[in-house]
Amino acid sequence: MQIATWNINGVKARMETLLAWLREAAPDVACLQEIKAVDDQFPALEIEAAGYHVETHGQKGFNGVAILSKAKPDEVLRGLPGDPADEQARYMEAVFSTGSGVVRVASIYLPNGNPLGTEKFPYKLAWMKRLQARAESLLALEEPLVLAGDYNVIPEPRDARHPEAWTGDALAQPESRDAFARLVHLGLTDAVRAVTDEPSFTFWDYQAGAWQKNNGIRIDHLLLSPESARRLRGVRIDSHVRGWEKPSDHVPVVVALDV
DNA sequence: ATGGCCGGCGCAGCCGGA
Repeated sequence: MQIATWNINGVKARMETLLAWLREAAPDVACLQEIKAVDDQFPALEIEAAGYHVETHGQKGFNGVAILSKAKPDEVLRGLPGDPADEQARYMEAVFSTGSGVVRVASIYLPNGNPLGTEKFPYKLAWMKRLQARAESLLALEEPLVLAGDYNVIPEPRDARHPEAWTGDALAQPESRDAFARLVHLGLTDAVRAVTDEPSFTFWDYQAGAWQKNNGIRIDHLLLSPESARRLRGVRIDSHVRGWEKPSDHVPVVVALDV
């Protein structure tokens, strides 16, 4: 079973790229972030014609997440629990039945947190605290679980081509890194780091020729519960998609699980 | 050497992103 995460930076502007990648990669589940559309605007018919079931949690203009899947999920949850006043669409879960039991998948669009010194950074940290609580609850279920998404955290200096350029950025603050580390230390496995120690980037800015210079960062992560880490077959970053026409600034990251 | 973008909204630039 292939499970992918991809911040597509606007689903309406990215349909050709999205359909081409779905045809090429044929993931079983694709978690999307930054769909930048309300549910009614999501081009569901075209995705369904490509063989995918569509579940969305959208919002006008920005944010928004979706989960596309070959099989219809048994259950869907929209919104990160823990703050009823939070109206930003950044989190959803879907539960799938497989031959060997259920697999739970979350599509996460963690707040960016920039600029520092504004209310955005505390919002990021508070959101991470809520994610921590959700992860604790889900780990207690002892199910195969994949927390997939754009975490907007550069976990370590080696996850940036130019780490010194990010020292004043919310993505690399000690508080952001500590919160990410606390999440992992609950017993989750960072899938990419489970298979390689090499620099592995998932985002290249549109500006300043970042892609051409490989000036990238690793901020899109798939965190696996022990039950899914045990079934990990492989991990892949589809970096070539960054070189396509009309690319997102992020690329898909894919895990293969033995289920 | 420096600086370089993009999508949404809505029809001009501004907001938000990372």
